[in-house]
Amino acid sequence: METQEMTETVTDIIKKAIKNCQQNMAIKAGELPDVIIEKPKKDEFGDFATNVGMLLAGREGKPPRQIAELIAAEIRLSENVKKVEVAGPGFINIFMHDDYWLNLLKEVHSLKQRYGTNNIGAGKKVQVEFVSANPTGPLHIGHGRGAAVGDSLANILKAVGYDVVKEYYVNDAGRQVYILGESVRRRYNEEFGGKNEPFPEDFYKGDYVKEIARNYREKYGNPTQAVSTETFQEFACEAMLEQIKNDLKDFGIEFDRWYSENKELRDSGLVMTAINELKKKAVIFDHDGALWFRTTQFGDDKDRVLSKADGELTYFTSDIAYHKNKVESGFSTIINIWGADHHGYEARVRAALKAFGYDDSILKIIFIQLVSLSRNGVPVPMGKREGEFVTLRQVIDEVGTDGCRFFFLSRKSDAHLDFDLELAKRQAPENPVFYVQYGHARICSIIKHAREKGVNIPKTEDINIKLLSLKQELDIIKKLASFPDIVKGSAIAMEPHRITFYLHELAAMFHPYYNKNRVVTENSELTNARLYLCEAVQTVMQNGLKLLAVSAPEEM
RNA sequence: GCGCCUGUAGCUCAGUGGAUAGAGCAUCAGCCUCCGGAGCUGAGGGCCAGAGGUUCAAAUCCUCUCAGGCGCACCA
Repeated sequence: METQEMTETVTDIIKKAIKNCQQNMAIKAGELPDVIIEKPKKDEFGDFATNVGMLLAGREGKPPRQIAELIAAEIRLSENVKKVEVAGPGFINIFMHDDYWLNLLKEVHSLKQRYGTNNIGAGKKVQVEFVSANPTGPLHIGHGRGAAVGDSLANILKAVGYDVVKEYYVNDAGRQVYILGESVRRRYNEEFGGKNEPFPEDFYKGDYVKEIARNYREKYGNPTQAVSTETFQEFACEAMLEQIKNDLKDFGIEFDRWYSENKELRDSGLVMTAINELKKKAVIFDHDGALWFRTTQFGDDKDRVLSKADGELTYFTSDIAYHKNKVESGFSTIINIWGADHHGYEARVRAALKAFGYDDSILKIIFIQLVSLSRNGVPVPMGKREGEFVTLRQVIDEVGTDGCRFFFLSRKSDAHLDFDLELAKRQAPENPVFYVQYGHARICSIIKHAREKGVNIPKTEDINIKLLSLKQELDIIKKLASFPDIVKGSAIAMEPHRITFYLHELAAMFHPYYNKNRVVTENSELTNARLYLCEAVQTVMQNGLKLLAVSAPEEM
């Protein structure tokens, strides 16, 4: 059982009307145009509007309004339709009966947690890979945004019927982790060995490096022999990964799989297999002592090195094997969530997939633009070179998980995000997180109040639903009815922020309604009907917040 | 220089080719005997960066220009 999106219902009505017109010979037979339904901004333009009249005008050789009239006449005969008007240049404006809307309210109650879900995914496997920060330092605020988007997108895709795997790719091989190990080794020797080796510019300078050195000392005491870089590397990598996992856990995120570059790609031989396969395809050549992949043959703007002159493999080489492996794992779609600073990487990864003969449209890449922090409108400086970047941990500790996640999801991914720390933690209506959560808490409070007055939460069959006759009430019901479409659209466009905006809008309808109308009154029939509405709003708020993985508190 | 992203109200941003471009904040003016005032009501505020084009219809699609951000490694 799943929700029927209301636009689907209306689309069917319109299609049927056009077909009837064709049978009457009122309009010519032929392909139906793509029926586009929109929700007009103004009430006077109806609950739904369609432009098919204008689309058909061209091939009919008649004025759009005339075509629209013919179709409108058919729509008028449909069930649930109260009124149909032709307006403007040729829009057909459709008004639904109040009963139609009131019945949709029952659906919220009968489906509860499942309201808003559907099965367009049909159980197809999708992988969402996100965060994937190198285990060479703590997660920073930018990773947090990627984490929030990835996790929420996974929730949304699950809600529309996909089988979703959340994956974190761990770059635990190569030069970066070597430098981490070497950085720790030198700090260790500085502090405990009395040896001061030079500390190069590109080494990791953050305090966390010294902390890892100290932790090593605490765990293993003072070894008699000098500790190797490799040992420190392994220790540091593990420690960082532990910390990253912890940060993410406190941010409410659990991955299904942690995929190690070192163990699962390199040691297992998958990387060599991939290189050999490319060799067979004759897209590889030697130049200046290095091994190159002719990615330009597949749309990249320059060729790329796979194996450096010193014999080391590049990061890209692992990535080729990694993405090959993803495609071969049977996913219908693979989604990568990358920082916007990696966009230059897209062409070469796509080139790799094409070289193996795969259709690269299976890969979707979402780029997350940078986050800038401010405090009461004043920018917080973030120099990440100096190792003084703002960590995700700091922001979670200050603002809280809910505030962080809601803010990260309040913009589309490819727009810069201005994150105001003071605003995000303010317990006031200008903070959208609180505005929405408060709406939910308020409903809980009303229901509690009703119970205390001895009112039981009514069942569907006991409700005189027609008592919900205020315009505000009908508008709220219409808003609730649009939720399944919002979820669907958000999944298709892979845009979690649509849910965020929806929830804010819903709260912005409920608060004024509450303010103007009493729910619990002496009129028990009306009380029941309004409680029924409140509960539906509560359900949709819970479902929506759950998609964002933001809590729906009962009291605040 | 080349590529990607972004230019919408004072600020932060929504806006799947449609009708008079929206919201929050900020500003100004109002609202508490009553379910949570952590809320509500109202007002002002715009040449959708600019110029061409496609279309019956463009903030939205195409081209160019300007401004900002980010990339352009035998780094990750």
